[in-house]
Amino acid sequence: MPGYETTAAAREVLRHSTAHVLAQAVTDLWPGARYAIGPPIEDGFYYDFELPGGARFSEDDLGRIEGRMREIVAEDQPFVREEHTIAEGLALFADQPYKVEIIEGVGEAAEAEGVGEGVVSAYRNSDRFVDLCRGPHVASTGKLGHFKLTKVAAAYWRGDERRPQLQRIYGTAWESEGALAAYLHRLEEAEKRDHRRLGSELDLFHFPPEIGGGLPVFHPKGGLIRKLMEDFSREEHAKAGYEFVYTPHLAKSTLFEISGHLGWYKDGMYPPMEMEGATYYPKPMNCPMHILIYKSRQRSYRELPLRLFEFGTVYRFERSGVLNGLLRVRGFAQDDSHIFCTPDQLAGELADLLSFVLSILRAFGLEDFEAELATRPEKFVGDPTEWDTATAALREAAESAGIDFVVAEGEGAFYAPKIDVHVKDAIGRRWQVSTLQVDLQMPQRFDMEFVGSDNTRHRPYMIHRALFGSVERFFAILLEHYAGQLPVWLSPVQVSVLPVRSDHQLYADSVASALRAQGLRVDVVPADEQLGGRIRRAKMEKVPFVAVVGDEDLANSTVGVNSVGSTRPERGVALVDFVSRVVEADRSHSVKG
RNA sequence: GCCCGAGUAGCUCAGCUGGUCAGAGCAGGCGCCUUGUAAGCGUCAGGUCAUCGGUUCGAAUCCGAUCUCGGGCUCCA
Repeated sequence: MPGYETTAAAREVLRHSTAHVLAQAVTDLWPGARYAIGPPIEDGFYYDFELPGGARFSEDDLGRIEGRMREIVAEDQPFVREEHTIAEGLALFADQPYKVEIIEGVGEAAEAEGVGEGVVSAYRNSDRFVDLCRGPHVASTGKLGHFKLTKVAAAYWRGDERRPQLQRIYGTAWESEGALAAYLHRLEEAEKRDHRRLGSELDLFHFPPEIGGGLPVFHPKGGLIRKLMEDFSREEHAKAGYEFVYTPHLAKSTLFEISGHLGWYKDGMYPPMEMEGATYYPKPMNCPMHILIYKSRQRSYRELPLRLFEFGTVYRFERSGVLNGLLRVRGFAQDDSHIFCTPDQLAGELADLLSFVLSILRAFGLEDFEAELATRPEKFVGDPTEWDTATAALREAAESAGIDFVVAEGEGAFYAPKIDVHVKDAIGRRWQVSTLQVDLQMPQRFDMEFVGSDNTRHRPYMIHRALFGSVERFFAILLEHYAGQLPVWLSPVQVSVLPVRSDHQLYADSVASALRAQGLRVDVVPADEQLGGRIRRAKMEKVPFVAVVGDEDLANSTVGVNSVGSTRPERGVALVDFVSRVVEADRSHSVKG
């Protein structure tokens, strides 16, 4: 049955089976080791262990373990299924407390469902090794073999910090050597487009230790890219009827008491500062301040919807271990907007908003979206009918935007249902970017109101949304998506003009002037080093257009063009044509030259 | 925060079974070369080997602590 092995289900089976082999190898090498769970995951599997005497794995152990695994594979041990009553299962795994806990859980579930005392299954490979498991498995260990252990880590039992910390080993497993090699190659490719690596290679940003973890500085080129992103965003927001506001980075504790952040978000906030008898906090969100702008005077229904926009820098305390380049930082700018509207404007506003969000993401070259509609969780505050109204409006927006969306039942924040927009990047990874929330709490907490056409006071609805999410994070996602080769409109240097010899310098300058006159960003690199070297440097700096000018070009008003995405350089391109070509690539947000 | 791993020149790394081990390439400065599509040649300068403490006659190398970074757990933009 050719091809069968490559289905997702088949891979899960072989990964899960490989995890069993890992557990057997570890229990062979560390007699008395306890094994907890070992599920298949995307691209591989892991298994959690507790080693005797609190021993820990180190990366050097992986080779030994892998060696023992290969012996087990060579022995071609069968996976034999056994079924046991709960009592038998507890006896069989009496010295495996984690298995005991799982079996007890199965027993309780069976009881709760009234299906008797319950049955557990186990798979036996040999007299020495049997593992509690639902199955299924491959027929025998000999069917496995295309695997590699990748890393060791600590993980808490059942993901709970208060429970014992276990030793986890990650691995990857595939149906063939070719598939394994392809996967390892993919990992290398992903590493090459790591935004942290590109950030230093392209001189875009860094994280000075003197400033502190998770607090980046943007260099001139990174700053230029960021400015281009922000300028574009501002223009589009202006067209879409947003108004720009600015708010400070600090506020008294009073504000966050009213907003409720000190109640439910304190762990995510920087510690307070005392000044003149008052307590100040760096803001973790911009919404309370935007609300104060709304509340600065009485509002009429005639001025709604009111759309306030700000690149607002917020500070959130993140535990040191979770920081991750620009993807996870402690201080970042949200492209934050709060829309205040009347109840009957809500649905229309959400629909417009979502299509606006998608149009901006598309302008950045992201095409593959998936939305997640997160609905009311079990623990929630507010009026259930308002929840229903808001959720229905979000659903309508998702439907009218015509994008794929899944409903994440009960996944909403406790104060708001939301739509999260995920994008898929060039190598298929999914990133959460935009979020749209209908806030059911803040308007009440701040006692917001507007005067309606009936001349009485009403409570406005409030939509909270971030489009990039965070500018820093979006910047990183773009860098990884494009592997550093940004579209022409976002490239810090769009054209590098290279005179072949010094006596072409004047002509090169005039080419640069012609381009700059169109608002393009151009460098001229003098002929102090050989042409090949300068071309190489421009290519490594990911400049989309390299224009070489020499004797022939000087004579004919042409340039030699070496552009990104084309396989061979062109000669004798008329300067006017070249200029309009670059202008077009810039205007159309094209990646290619 | 917890577990694992790593910190040697601006960058990438070698040296790391303790004794010419402070090195290479790139980048940078200076000089030469005047170049037609991804590295021209020469030369110079650069490091308290993350920090602090310990073991030793002797530490980049072994041990401990701290800091920073990376991979996980948890959480999220």
